[in-house]
Amino acid sequence: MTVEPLSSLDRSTLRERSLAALRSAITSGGYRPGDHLGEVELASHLGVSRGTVREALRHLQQEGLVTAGNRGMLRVNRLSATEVRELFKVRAALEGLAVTEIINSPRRQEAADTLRHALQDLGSGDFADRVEADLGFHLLLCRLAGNSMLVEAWRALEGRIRVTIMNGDAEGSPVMMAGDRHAPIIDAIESGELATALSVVEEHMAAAADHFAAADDAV
Amino acid sequence: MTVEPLSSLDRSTLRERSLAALRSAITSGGYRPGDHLGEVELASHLGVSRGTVREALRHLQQEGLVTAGNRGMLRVNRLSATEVRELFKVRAALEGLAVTEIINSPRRQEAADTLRHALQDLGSGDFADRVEADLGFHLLLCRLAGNSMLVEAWRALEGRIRVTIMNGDAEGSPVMMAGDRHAPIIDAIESGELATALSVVEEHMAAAADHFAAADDAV
DNA sequence: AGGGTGATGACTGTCGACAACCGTCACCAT
DNA sequence: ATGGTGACGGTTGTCGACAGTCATCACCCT
Repeated sequence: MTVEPLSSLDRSTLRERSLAALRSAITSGGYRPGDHLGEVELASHLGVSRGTVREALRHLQQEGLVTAGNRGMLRVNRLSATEVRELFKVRAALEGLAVTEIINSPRRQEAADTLRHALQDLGSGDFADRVEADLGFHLLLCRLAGNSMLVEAWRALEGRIRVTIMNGDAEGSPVMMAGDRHAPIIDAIESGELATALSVVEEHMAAAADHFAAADDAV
Repeated sequence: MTVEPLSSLDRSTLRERSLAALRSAITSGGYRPGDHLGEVELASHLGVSRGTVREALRHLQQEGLVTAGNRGMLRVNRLSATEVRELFKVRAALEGLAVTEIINSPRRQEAADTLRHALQDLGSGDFADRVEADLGFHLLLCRLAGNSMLVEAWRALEGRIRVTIMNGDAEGSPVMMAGDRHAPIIDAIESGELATALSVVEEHMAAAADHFAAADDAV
């Protein structure tokens, strides 16, 4: 009963709304890693047909939030400590490209301002809000690079990033996402020092990897 | 009539086989960019239900091979010249990470040997075979890095890479995929010179980007 | 008691049908 | 001739039902 019926009045399709509802339910911890996601149960909870939730589940599977268990049954995915470290290494590579592109762009200063503005959302709200702000910041970083394929690649990992962060402990994570951690990235972009910016991003990701990989092992 | 009925005797699900058939039909040029992919027509050609091809199409949409047109109708995607350049920049970042990981690994020599062995497939067969060998080489590069998330990220772009290459001219592309182009990557890995390896990969991708972006504009 | 075995239940895989939507086009009134 | 309008065809969105499959478990035979 952790997924709520669709009741919004928007004009998007039931499939899209079911997808969003399921994704939200999983990343917000409504379902724990390893939980079995039955099509019939979800369908009845969401108030839609099985085929509709089926498509949504397949989408989530491609996003990496859900993984196939025995006999095609789907379970909520959980990344191992190793995978978490791998994930953040890839993020470092992608976001390293992002800062490279931004620094080499003539709109560098404008981008830095936009990022600094986005930093303000990082300090307020509850845990989920901060996670949202953190992911929003990094996604914005990719967007400002002006490389649509980079955004696509980042989004392909977004689901996995989300579950990893949300599964982390809610006590230690805030410090992980504090503005202090992100400000150096902006500073480096602003000053145009590419090498510094790259190492800052690298370090940011390495620290996050250690943090979440440790939390992952504990469970 | 460019997609053929499923007649294989394997035990995979109809959805998986339809997915493979559609992907193959698109990447092999059976459908041209912009072509409308009607669910009913594909279903009848493949000999399966609409719901089944529907799931396959959604999968392909997430892969980027297919894009949504008006009223939810799906068309074969085509990347613009700009997107092609963006795509290869992301590849450079990802495969740059791959060579970094390989060089820092104790199994560096073994990886180099494996790669060199894979190079042999690059010089034979028809155009499609060579494309397959080329993509196989680069995927292998990512795999040898031992980073599963890197492989995931690369695969997320694989479809777009495929259509881009297959849409290129079959005359100029072989030289693009010649063994000479890839051997320097292996040499750099073998010698352990990280900086050299990175610049080689960067250059490899930049050359490919120019090549395919130009071909893209011509159409 | 132990091991094979058949019923059972809960899933997913797949299908065909209905409904809603939108573009198109012929047709009519002005 | 032109603008509006209504029917029509094609396409996707969504649904409910049937069939196949696998794990579980009680049960029977030895």
